[in-house]
Amino acid sequence: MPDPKDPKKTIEAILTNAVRQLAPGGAIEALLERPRNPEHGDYSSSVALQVAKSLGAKPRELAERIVAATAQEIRASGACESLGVEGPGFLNVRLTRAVKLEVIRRVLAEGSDYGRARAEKPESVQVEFVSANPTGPLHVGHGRGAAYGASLASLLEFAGDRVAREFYVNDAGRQVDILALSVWLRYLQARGMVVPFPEQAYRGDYVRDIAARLAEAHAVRFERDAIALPEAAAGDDPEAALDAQVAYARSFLGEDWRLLHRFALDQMLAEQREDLDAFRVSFDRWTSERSLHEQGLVERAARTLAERGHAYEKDGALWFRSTAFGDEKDRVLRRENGQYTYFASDVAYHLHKFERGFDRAIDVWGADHHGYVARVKGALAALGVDPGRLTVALVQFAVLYRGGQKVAMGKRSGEFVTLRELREEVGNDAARFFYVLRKSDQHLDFDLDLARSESHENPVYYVQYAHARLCSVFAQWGGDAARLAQAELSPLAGARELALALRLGEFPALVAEAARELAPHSIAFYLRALAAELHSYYNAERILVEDERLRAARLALCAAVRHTLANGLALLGVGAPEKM
RNA sequence: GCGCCCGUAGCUCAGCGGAUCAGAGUAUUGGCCUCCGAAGCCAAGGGUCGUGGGUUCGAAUCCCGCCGGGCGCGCCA
Repeated sequence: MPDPKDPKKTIEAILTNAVRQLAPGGAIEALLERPRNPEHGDYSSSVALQVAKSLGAKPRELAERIVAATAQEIRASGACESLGVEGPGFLNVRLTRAVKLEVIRRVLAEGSDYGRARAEKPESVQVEFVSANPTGPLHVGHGRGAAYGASLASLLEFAGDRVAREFYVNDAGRQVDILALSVWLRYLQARGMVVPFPEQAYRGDYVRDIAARLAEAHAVRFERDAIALPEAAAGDDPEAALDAQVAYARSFLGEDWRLLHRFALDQMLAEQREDLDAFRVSFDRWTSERSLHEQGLVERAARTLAERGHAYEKDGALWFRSTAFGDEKDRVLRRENGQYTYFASDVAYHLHKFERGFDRAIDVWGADHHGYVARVKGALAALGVDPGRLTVALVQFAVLYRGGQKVAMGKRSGEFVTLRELREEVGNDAARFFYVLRKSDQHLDFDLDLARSESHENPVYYVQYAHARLCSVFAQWGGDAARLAQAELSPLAGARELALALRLGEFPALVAEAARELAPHSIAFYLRALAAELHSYYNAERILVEDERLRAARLALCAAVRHTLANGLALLGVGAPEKM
């Protein structure tokens, strides 16, 4: 059913209907698009050109027939001033002024809900994002996943879905052990003991910070005499040596190891959560990998795969036959030593997602994890869950530039730019906007100097400035904005005013499309276009004119623009300031 | 070597198989503040859409090859 409030959809429906009668069997839709050249109407459709071939008809003649077939219905809809055939067979639509302006009233009525879809049967969607290892501060790569995931979740919610935001905590593996070891060693060093610090351990300053807090909270509890940490000899595998050191610490500290481990993990998670809160990124749930093990979900998932005949034992390990589901090779679920792999808990986690009742799940992963998509989807299929219900959105890396130079990033070296540093350097608004200004599957060059600059070079200000400008006009006017909803709109006749109104009307459909495509970047592009038309209008015309009717009409238009800018910015987690 | 992503203006990037699809921002150049915010506006120059084929009436867009870049190919997480 076309939305009666949306003239574009109404006309699309009428045209589509006509095309289907003229060309039965074709599943073609008559879509309207905005021509760049305004002489070609408010909307244009190339449907006649697309369908002409299959009918063996000439595009122009077919277009004429479509116009003739729909003339009565189009007239009855009252939306069109004209519908004509131009060029090689384009259907060019010109809307009536009243229809274009009607959207202003709608925006004023709906306010902060303008653009929000009211789905009749909302889907429940889980969006899992960030899910960084709790072994270090969030860096700028996580920042992109955070900004993208948060905007995506907001967008889906706005588009009518029920959305659950989730962070998966990888707290079960070796990496957290290494963190705990690192913290302990720094703690001992801070207390004046001479202990070697392994090259492969976590070397960042944050480890010293956690060690200091450990000392504050537990004083000398973790001090020991006669520590004989096994040192790596030359030629040894450094990773194996690290494991030996973890094993030593674990047995040497006994019960205190668990306390230390817990402490380091909690500190790290708290820090990540603080960073995310400050970045206006929040989660409904933090799911612990460890808890999946403790609830027996990992063991159960592996067993279920085996029972369904999709897993087998080989070389003492349990393998998932993922090659039967399109993967390149089979994958180990349970190692020779009896430990489950990360992949096994991932299978359990994804199965659990759907058992919890979500219709769909969206995973936001770093692009370096693309190799995991096939095996996780394969496991879902093997477990009887339609893998189409899982969408993996891969987010490419962000590369930072400062002074035209690439900023080096290293993992355990501690040489990375943290999300916190980025926020402090460029601010939340610029960071959030920059991150979603690119398609997520596109590499992102993040120019720190540009994001930090408080000048016109910085794209975030362009949109915010439009909002602040309008706020300033309303402050000077000083009238009752609520009464603008009743304003007579007919004085609005300028080309820029009608273009703005048309642009406003696109917002709901844009939200729907951006949600369907998982593409918050198109919201950012829309906002830029809307802001551009507003700035152009503002420079060409005065809003607060003497003529009361004209002034009220222009203020109504401006109020509608302001609402739409604010709604779009909110989706991106960017502030809509009243002053700058 | 195999798999995935990418190659569009000097730079950063949008772009549904349609001619009305060669675009935006930025940078460069020239204009616009006795008037609601110049973080703004108006205008100009700037591209063989990596490359070679194919499909099509029509390709930046779809298919194949090649060149160039990124990422991944563990009983790590």
